[in-house]
Amino acid sequence: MNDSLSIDEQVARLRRGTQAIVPQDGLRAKLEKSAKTGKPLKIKLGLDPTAPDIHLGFAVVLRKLRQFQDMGHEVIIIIGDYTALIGDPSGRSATRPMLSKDEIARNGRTYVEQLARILDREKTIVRFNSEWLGALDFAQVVGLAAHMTVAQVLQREDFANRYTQRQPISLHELLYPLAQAYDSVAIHADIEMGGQDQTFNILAGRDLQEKMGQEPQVALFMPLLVGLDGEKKMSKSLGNYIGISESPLTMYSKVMSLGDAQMGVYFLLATDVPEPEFEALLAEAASGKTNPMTVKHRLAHAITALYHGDTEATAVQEEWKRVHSERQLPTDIPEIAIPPDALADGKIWIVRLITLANFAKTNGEARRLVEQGGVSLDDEKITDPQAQVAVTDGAVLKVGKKNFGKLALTTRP
RNA sequence: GGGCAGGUGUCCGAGUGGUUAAAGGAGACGGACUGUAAAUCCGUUGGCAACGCCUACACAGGUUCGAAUCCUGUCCUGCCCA
Repeated sequence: MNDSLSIDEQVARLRRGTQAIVPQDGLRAKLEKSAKTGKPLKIKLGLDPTAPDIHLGFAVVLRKLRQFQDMGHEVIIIIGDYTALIGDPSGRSATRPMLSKDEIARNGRTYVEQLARILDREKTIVRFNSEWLGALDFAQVVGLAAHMTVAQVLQREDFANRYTQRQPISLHELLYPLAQAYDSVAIHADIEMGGQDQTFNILAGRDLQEKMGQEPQVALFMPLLVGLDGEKKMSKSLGNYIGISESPLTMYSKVMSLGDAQMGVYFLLATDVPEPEFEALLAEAASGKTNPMTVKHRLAHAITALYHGDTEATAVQEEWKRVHSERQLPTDIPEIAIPPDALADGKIWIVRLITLANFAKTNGEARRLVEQGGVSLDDEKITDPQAQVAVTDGAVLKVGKKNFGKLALTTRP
């Protein structure tokens, strides 16, 4: 399909960062077949429309899909609206709550919007699996289920764990891998992408395709990107993620908050920086020749630039340095509107001010912040939770290290 | 259907009638430190204009001066038997 790259070059590029390809030489075989027949490959990615916020961990897979598209192949995104009725048990130690139809539809739309930030819209086909799964009658479901044994399904690590730990597993959850496998059959997938947590489901697709007389898909697994905590996988529910639609500064700051040890994987999986280049940087950092922070800045810049452009990335880099390295006030401080009726004699109770600014949810929390010395107004530390502070327009309230707010008196309610 | 074991704060997990807003841990947050972090140390971690009051241990009742702890019923989960 692609004239500019040889098969070898294509394979090399596609292999970057992959964790496993099953079977090992399958990718090359599929690429060769496509080159010979002139037919683009169908690359499948199944999505569970539960978390509409795409984060960097998920982007690892999407960026790989983009590479396929750039080589002329066709990406088929399957929104698992039907399988979402089950809730993917992957990596779960508990049954997932079922989603309503409305939620699924809404999440599905958000997904498509966000996917466009990474994928080539022209070469992306989006389908909902209710299309074929919803058309099956019970006898057909039973027929499909006959292709898989309980023992096979229970091999799955998460099921096995739950089973041995006497956690509940609902019967319908066992059908999830089967449903996902059938998706591959329905669209005649050549390659299915997924994270490591999808191993079982994707391999089940190979088996089922073969049993139903199709050429089995090649499974291409990307590693799960570790989250900001440096331990668990990046996920929305754990709150350790960087969303691809987050503001440039947030994105940049989050990357900077990574542990040094994580820089390597992030370079590999979340950027296009060539491997020899970032490896050299990391080696310099490790030897003490370069400050690791400098390398991290490079990383943060590369990631931010990917989603917000080069100029924007450079701008937030400078902003970040000003605030964190030089401890200066940020240039853009959100305003805190102070309604006139909150004031008495031009003063306001400090605790009220903090909750008004939304820096604390409850008075108790705000009190604590004050008592612990985390609060200052115009550089003057406030430690008395009873304090009534004078409000001047434009004064800067600082709570903790990260929260800044500029007071703004509102004249009209 | 029967028997047994359970359901505690954001999470894990002690507590089986009386200083129990509930040990301990994790997480989170604040401070110190620093290269932004991490690690470490110190502190905080239900609500309330707050040395007091209110609300909390699946849910609903009950016993008691007093219950997360005892009783009854309901819901939920696991294991075993059928």
